[in-house]
Amino acid sequence: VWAVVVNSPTGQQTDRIDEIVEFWRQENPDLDVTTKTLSMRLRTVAHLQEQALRRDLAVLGVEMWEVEMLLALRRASGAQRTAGELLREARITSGAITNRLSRLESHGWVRRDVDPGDRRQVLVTLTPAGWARADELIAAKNSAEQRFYAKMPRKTLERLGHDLRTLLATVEARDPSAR
Amino acid sequence: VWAVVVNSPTGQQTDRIDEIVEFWRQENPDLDVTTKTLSMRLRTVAHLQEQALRRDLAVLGVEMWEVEMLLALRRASGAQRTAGELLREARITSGAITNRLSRLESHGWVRRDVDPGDRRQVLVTLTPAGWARADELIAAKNSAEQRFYAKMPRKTLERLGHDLRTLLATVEARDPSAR
DNA sequence: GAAGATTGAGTGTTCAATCTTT
DNA sequence: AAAGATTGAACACTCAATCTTC
Repeated sequence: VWAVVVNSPTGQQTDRIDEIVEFWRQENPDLDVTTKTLSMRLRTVAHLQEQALRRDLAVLGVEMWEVEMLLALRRASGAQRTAGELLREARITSGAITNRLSRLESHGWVRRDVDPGDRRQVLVTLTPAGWARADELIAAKNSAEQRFYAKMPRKTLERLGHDLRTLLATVEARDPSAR
Repeated sequence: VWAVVVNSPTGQQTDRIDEIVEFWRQENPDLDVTTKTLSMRLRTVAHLQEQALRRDLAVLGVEMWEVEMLLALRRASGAQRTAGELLREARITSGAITNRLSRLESHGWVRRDVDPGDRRQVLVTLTPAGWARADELIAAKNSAEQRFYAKMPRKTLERLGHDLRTLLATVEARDPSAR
């Protein structure tokens, strides 16, 4: 009974995820507890971050996909990129990028032009209104992120960022298509 | 020019995310680089993990939502939970849970019964076929997770899990609705 | 009235087929 | 033939309205 309360080596109390992993370990003693725990935690925390940002950005009447697109364009030189570049960075399909661009265009935030150099490609350009919208969104997103990570020790945030960078590099080295 | 190649305090090379954050820092010198970097890395790594698991599980003709549901039921005593419990654990809306259960039921993996104790509730029970399916899926998911984290130093995985647990606890303490 | 589940409308995604350009 | 973008069908989600039961 007591062991259930503090079985973490770090002295922290067990949480919901520890309990779930413990269930599967009892079913299968060979289970890699470290990997399973990390996998669940990563998914949960990412989900919570996504929800928190979405909630904070909702007051501006904006969806996450719109933020992703306008900021990707805002970073481009001349605020212009091809549709293909945008879909690869956002890791979505070509059908999805067509839909996103149509919606952004109908709001007047981007313009679509055929690339004169290669007429198969579409050049997407941020309009002045889209540029202003992007500046509004990056500011709101920055403060939403601040709120999400507030109260966390600085040191922990830095260590997390560092370890996730290592993980990212390792995964991308194994599977170049993940780039 | 040279500073772009190695500006990480850890001695690692800069990557795509470092470059993006550096762009925004130049636009706004007050930017909290630690937070922004972590936010982007967390989202990216979680996305890659999701894609990797989905790809590995696709050979069984299964979607992630199905794995999530069957494993949640498999853990329950008597392989039975109410629809409400399932939607809270999966963090989805009530409409979504109804649809998921209908699809699982049509495949013969779960059964739906009115709770005799409270006729507003629906009791969801894993069928024998659903139980077998769940056992197949947990095994496949475990090896997919192993593959995703292979090549990573054990020590780093443990530290990541520990730090993410701290983050999760902090977030949930601030916003109990995130539980 | 409140809680739990269902329904339907609206949104946004993937996938496969198609069209244009290279 | 291959590459880039578009189209439409299928899928799965959220949100708001509704129904039943407490």
